[in-house]
Amino acid sequence: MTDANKTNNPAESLPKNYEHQEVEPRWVKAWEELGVHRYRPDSAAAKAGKTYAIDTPPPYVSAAHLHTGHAMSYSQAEFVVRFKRMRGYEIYYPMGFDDNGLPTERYVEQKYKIQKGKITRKDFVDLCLKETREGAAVYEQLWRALGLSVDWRMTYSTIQPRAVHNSQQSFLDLVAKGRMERREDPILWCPACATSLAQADVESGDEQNRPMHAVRFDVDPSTATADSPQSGKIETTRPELVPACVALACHPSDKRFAQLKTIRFRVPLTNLRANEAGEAGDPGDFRTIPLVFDETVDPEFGTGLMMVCTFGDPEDIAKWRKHQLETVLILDPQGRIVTPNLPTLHNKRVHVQAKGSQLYSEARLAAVELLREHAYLEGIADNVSRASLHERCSTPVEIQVAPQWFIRLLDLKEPLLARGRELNWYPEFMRERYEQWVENLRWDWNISRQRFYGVPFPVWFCNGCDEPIFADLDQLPIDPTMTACSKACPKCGSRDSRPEPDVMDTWMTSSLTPLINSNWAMWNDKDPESLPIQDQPRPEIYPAGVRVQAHEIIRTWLFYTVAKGHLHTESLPWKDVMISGWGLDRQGKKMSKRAGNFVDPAEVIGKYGADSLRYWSAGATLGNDLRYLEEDVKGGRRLLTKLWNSTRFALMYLADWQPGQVAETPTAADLWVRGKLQQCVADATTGFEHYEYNRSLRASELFFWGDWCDNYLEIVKDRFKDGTRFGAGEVEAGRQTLLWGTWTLLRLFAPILPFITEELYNRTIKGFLGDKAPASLHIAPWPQSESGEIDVFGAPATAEAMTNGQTLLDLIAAVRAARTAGKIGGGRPLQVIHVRGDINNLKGFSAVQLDWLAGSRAEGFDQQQPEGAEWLMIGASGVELAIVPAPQEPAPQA
RNA sequence: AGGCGCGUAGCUCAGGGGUUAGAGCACCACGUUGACAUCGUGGGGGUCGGCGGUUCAAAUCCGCCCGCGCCUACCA
Repeated sequence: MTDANKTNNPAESLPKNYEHQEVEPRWVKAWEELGVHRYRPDSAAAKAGKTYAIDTPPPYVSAAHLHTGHAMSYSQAEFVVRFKRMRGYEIYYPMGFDDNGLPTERYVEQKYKIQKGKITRKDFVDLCLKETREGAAVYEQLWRALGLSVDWRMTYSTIQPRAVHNSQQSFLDLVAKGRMERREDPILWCPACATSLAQADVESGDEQNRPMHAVRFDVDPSTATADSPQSGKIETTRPELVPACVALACHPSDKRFAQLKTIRFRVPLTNLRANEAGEAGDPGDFRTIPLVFDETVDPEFGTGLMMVCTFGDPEDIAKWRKHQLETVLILDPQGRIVTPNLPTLHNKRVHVQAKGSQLYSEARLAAVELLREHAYLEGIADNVSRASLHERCSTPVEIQVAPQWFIRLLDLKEPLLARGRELNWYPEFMRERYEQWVENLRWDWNISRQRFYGVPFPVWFCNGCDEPIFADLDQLPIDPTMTACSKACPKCGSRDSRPEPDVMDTWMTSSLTPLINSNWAMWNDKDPESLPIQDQPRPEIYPAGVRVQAHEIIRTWLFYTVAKGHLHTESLPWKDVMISGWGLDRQGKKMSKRAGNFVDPAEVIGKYGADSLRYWSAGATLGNDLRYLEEDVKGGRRLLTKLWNSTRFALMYLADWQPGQVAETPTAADLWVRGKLQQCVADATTGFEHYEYNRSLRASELFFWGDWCDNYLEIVKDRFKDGTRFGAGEVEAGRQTLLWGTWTLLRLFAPILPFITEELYNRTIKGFLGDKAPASLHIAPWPQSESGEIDVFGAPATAEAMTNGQTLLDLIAAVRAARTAGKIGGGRPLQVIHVRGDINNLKGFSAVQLDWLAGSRAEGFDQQQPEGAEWLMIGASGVELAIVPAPQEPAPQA
């Protein structure tokens, strides 16, 4: 407390101003020391089966992109955690960091401007680890400053040995269950990252002009019939793939082609020979391809003929499979065209943009040039469509053929949809996104990545027969590139083997977070003996109580986690899922580092306090995005100030007082505000119970500002003045109302505003609670139990008390309006209030009289109707009033 | 193209069959009051995107349309 804050006010234990810069860091430290956020598996609550585990996203460690949107979603999750803790649950709230796989690699590549292949695996991994540690530290600092009530003894990171162990264990379990397959298949491939991908790693790009090229395919004369055309025309956006063409396709009922079942087409350019400088070879050198009939071809599109190549898109794969076409691969892993016979096309990259703004690859330019030169090109037309992009680097996705590990999922759509229906979604409508994703699955989950920073597969391959040789469980975690295989090939007995060089998809680990939590997060690295390591999921922690995450990763994190839960444990991984939205900028665009429209949460916390930032976060409705507006954060600070001042006010009249020395006789105002508060508690509780923190906060705010501060405090003031017309029992009732009302309000706001409420609790209420006072507000009991009882102010208010209260508010509002009309300030006492009309229309008038006069600063009222009085209606009662101010004290004259 | 969400005061958003549709910010006027000027009191401001339907009653439910956002699919 500074001298400037000292005051002669009776409430001297509270400084005049609230200083979040001083208070918040102090409580961060104190909570740690008090162990308020610690998980205690042996607590009474835990033993009673009331454990609440929460699974929040392990953020990527590329911490430089932290913005208020991140702070928002983690705050929203934590509101519920604090509520549940006060509700008496044993909270299991660990924090993880995702420092694994491609996202980290991309981050490191960009930061250090390096590429795969130009740095040793070890150096690269070391850089990743370094960034990982630094990133985690930045996150932890922010999360602590934000007041997240994480048990910081329980952290995991996805590259730590135990997470690697877990991922490899997951792999082996799926091998044992027959879910894991090794297949050489066409797969989604990112040529920039030079790795295969899963369907979930692909997103669709913006609409762009991707010109349509008309290309002529000549009919091979030896297959032509008398009435067949001499050529067919196809249209394609991928002319560079013409040399990889393996068939033309048409609809089976298309009359134009129905008679041409035996016809073959010459693939353009395939007769050219490099050693003759691109000159044409013998016509017999053309590669020829069949015409196939396929229902998926739209006869109305273009010429009704469609080119099938290996491979341009998933449609090609489908037709290639169905019609058992040959395979012609002309794309290498880096996305370069491999066509030695076409030197001007050979080695050209498919996805290097030509100069200028349009996406137009150098390979495409070269191919168009060749087709034009050899007169196959019959036109180019504008065409708008979207490309499928790798979501980590925005490079258009290609298709490669390579052996990969797949988790077979396509046959599980039904059970996975059933899991989605079993899960409680908050909000409910988000379930639809999950359903759609599962219904639209087209690929099994490819978990192989041709990268080097990730979880290794616990697998070697026999050099004799290529059979995979799996590590044993007790060898995990293991890196086969570092440890030689100790076993002979189970198929051929050979002892000669090579390691699997690929690493796992990062989601292979992230999808296990509920299992990591239940198994290994308790394992304290610094003191492995401190808590038991358990092999099996603990039922109180798995399935967890809730998963909290944003909507855009329903198809990835949520889907994969549900799938893993289904496969490993035949259960859901959690009971509930709460979906949060995005933090948007003022214009409504998603905040991101790339867009440069982000606000640094640390700055906001420094300026306005974590509570104010949390207040803003609580403004979102469930599942909806929220714009970041500094005005709203200021609104939070405004609430803090009001809370501080109103509590200070209450304390003023509670100093040196112990409740219960005098029997209380509550006035109409007491009864009314107590009833209002009970209703507010019920509303705030219902909100939190449905994860609707926003409803809860608004209910509390509405009561606090509108009923408590604006009305009750104004009415009760008078009781503590010298010469008050209220008796000792009424004064006692006022004090009781102030005490228990403040106590309740602090608890209602505690989950959203943990710092200021904790500070106020400790400086005020705690002293009144005696020996049983909780050490922290955040382990104090929530004012309404799960069975519905509200533990404040006894029995619910009567209907009469609430009706009387409304009359009281109407009367006071009318006086206030009269003051404004007469330009009479609220501080100036009134000599008398005249009332005219049938006073019986004011229900409970006699009961509220004293509170009314007290709240109006009036000496009394009468029913005279003097000339010239200005009458104002009281509510809708038909009764009117007029005010007469006390004489002005003459202003001191100079 | 399909699905989901949204469209309410100048701005940002609640509300989601039942009095006269709300809040915060902004705006106007008044007022410095023994908690609070980081404030209080009072006030102005809305055809609830459009059209049609159901109903005693529609911002709310249904249908169609328009605009925006997102998710998914896609014209080869």
